[in-house]
Amino acid sequence: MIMTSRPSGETRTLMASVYDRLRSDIVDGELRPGARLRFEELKEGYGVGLSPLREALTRLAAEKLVILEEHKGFRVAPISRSDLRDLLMMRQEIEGLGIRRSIERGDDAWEGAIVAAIHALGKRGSLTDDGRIDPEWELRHRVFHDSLVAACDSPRLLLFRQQLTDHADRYRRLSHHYPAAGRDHLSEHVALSEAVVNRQAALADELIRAHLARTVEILLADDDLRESGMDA
Amino acid sequence: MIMTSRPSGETRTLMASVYDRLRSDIVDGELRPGARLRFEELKEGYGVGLSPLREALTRLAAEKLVILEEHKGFRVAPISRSDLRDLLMMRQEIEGLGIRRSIERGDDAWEGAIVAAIHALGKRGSLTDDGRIDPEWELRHRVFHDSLVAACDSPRLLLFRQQLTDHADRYRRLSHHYPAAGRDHLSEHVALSEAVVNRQAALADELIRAHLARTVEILLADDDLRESGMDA
DNA sequence: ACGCCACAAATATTCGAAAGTTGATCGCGT
DNA sequence: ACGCGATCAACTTTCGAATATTTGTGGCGT
Repeated sequence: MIMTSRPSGETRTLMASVYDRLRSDIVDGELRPGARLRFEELKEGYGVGLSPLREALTRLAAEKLVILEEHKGFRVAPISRSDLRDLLMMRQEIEGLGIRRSIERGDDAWEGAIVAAIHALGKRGSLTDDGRIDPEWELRHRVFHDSLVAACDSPRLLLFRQQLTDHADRYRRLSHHYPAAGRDHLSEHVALSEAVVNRQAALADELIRAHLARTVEILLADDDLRESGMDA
Repeated sequence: MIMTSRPSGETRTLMASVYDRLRSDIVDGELRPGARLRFEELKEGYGVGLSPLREALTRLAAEKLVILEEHKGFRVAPISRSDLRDLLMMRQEIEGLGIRRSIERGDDAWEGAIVAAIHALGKRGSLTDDGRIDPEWELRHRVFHDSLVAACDSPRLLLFRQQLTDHADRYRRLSHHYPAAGRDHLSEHVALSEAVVNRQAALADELIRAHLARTVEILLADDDLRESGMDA
């Protein structure tokens, strides 16, 4: 007998699965920034009732991926240059902190996972033949960055980091520079992994900050994102 | 005509008000850590239907003040020594960052608000005659700490900070050392305010970290919080 | 033409009932 | 006595209808 996802007889709640789908659709840019989220349409589109939809949206509102205006409903969170700059700043702080703490605490297995992750990342180009981002590369990219902070031993830091990453991914995917923003600067990643594995905390901190800043610089260049609903 | 709270004809949603009440009851320790939150009791206690309750709890779950186990319902988030240490670490980082950024950006009005806040704080003792914490002192204490980071110019930082403060307040109020934890170390606050107003970033950072650590040390001393459901 | 009120349509919010899941208890077989 | 499965009670989750609020529209007076 095939157990698709969950090991035991556990069943997923409708709210959890519609939450995942909504989050993906927002982060992938399927649902545009600022778009109204009407319940009639959502019921239609996701095939569920009001209750799970409202709960999922409430949760997304707490993460600021959607905003709730009382009695006026939910809308996809707008984007703006100032928000992107704020996001970058917090990412630099949180990622930097996570890496520094991991360097302090990480054991051999942690180092090994980083080495494995950078190796896997190097084996795969970021773009497919038709110039789109390769999903497998994206997965490996995420696994690599996760591995850097995996030993930080702070549930709160990882939670905040996850939320910031969701927001950053959304900005990246909304950009028409997306392939360039997901650029295959393998050398950056290699340098970062080496600094971390060699426990050079100050260097690693500097490298991750620059790495995060580079992408945002591309996104902020000229009037990119303007047509995606960028505010200020 | 008297407009109690909202300026225009806006009405509050039931979900928003029950969210506020639940949050207060959890942070104040009225609802004990680990306690199950059954809908029948909540409906009874708060006088609302299922929908607003579920939404409010979903929102609180996103902030980790309650936890949701699928098909088993909501429970008040448990507390633990390791969680408290994690909370302290993140508070030190976020508060420190907020203060350093405010020192960089703050203008004269920001400085003035700090001076006013520390003055008001010094005018009032923290304890009432019967040895309980004075609510007015608590308000001034919060206003003072808010004033320190008010110029940081980062919505995300302030949001994270707010969530961390909620958690910290809960630990403090659950302790039977609560009056001591809310101790009236006016000198600490004065030194902090002076460092900030004098734009001594490194010193202010050091002082806020020590200030936050001191309370947690009191809470972690001996087996305080044990009877409030402390785990590890 | 413009503002303003009243009304109507669209939409969000809330309730109460129906459906589904868990976990506890009881009885059976070994 | 012990495990194992069936049955039941307690509870959560979900739906569809009812209620309340906002928003758009048309008519009236100035």
